Amino acid sequence: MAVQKVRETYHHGDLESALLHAAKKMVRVGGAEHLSLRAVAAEVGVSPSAAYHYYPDKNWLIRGVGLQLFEDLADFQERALAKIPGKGAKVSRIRLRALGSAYIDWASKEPNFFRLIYGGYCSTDEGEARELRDNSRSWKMLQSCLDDLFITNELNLGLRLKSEMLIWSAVHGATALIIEGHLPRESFESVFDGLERALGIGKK
Amino acid sequence: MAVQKVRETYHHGDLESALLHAAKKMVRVGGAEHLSLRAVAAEVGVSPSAAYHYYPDKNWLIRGVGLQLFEDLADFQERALAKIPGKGAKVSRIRLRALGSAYIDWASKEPNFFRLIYGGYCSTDEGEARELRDNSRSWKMLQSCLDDLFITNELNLGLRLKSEMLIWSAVHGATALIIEGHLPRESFESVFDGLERALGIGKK
DNA sequence: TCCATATCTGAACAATGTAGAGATTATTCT
DNA sequence: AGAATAATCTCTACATTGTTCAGATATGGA
Repeated sequence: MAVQKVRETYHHGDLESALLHAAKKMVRVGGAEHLSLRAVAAEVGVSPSAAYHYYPDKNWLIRGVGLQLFEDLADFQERALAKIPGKGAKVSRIRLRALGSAYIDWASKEPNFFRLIYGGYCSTDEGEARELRDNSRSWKMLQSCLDDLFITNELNLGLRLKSEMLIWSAVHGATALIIEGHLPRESFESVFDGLERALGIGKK
Repeated sequence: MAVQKVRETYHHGDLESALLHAAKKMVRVGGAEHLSLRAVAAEVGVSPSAAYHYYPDKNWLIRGVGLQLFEDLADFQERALAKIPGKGAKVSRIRLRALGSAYIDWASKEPNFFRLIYGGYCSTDEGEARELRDNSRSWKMLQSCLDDLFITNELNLGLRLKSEMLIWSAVHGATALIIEGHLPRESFESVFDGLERALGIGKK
């Protein structure tokens, strides 16, 4: 497949992150299921065995990519939020939708990334996924956005508690179904409209 | 891995469906990503090459399993609906929730099946997934259930149009997130409660 | 019965993940 | 500085995988 790259120094110097970077690039193009450890090593210009000094497994390498992708998604959402001016009461609804739009935009741009982090490749451990979510900036941004809506009385307490999971489920589900072609891309807006109605924060 | 099964007749007789059945069993246990064509052939008691008379590819075999799984899911939902007595006006809401519960119950019982049909393994073609959905009995059951709610005036026209996609997205998203461990199983009921509120069909 | 066709086997090939022994370089200690 | 030690990487090897193709074997129709 990939041609072995030549290297002047015997020691690579930053092999661990180079492998991660190359693996990420190849996942983006071909999907995690077609990732080849040997191809990654060749891309970096290193023998296949060298990878085993940093990743005990091919799966650990994939997991490493996945962890980085969670951060990428959060970065993307943060940048989307940053573009929204103002911080008043009515802005929270806009910010909420921006979070959702960023979610599906990120996933649509790189479907293989989305499939990797949410397709059961990462974190086969039981509580690890939960922990991953609780500590994720994406999750915290959603919570903080809903807190704002609650504080400004746009969201009542009963709904506030359930809202996180409903929003995340609907946004995630729509994204997954759209990416796999079961729903048209335009349907995302309909789904989000319905969501706002559920929370009673739709345009009056 | 699997030991080659002995066979008395040279011709298997029903190799195509035997391969499909064996592949399905192995996907259930180990997931589609670890399915081995050779192991499937050995399980059936046939040489690896024999499979290529019925499936041009390993992926076609997986696709075949996927198509059958869509039917299995629909069967499971149908059986869930059949258990609900009566057909009056207020039953539609119960039937709707039964459809959703059956969805996640089926997926929770066999996560690898769910990952197969919704993880991008089947139908890489563009419009094929859409067509698959439109013709699926699961989708028709959902539509018919919502039509009933609309006819009995429990669901207004504006919401009726968007409801399918919102419900499917939320149910599918919650299921996917629960299966991968990002949400606890109990959260499904919260999600569905929020959904009913969105559609205005919650318990008054 | 004999031939055409469908069905399956066997051997082979390239690619993969992974293990282990050894080579090469970097680092630390005296 | 020089030597011992540790870190890093290569080479070779092996079992397993998907896939191909020439040939063996059975089935059904003339």
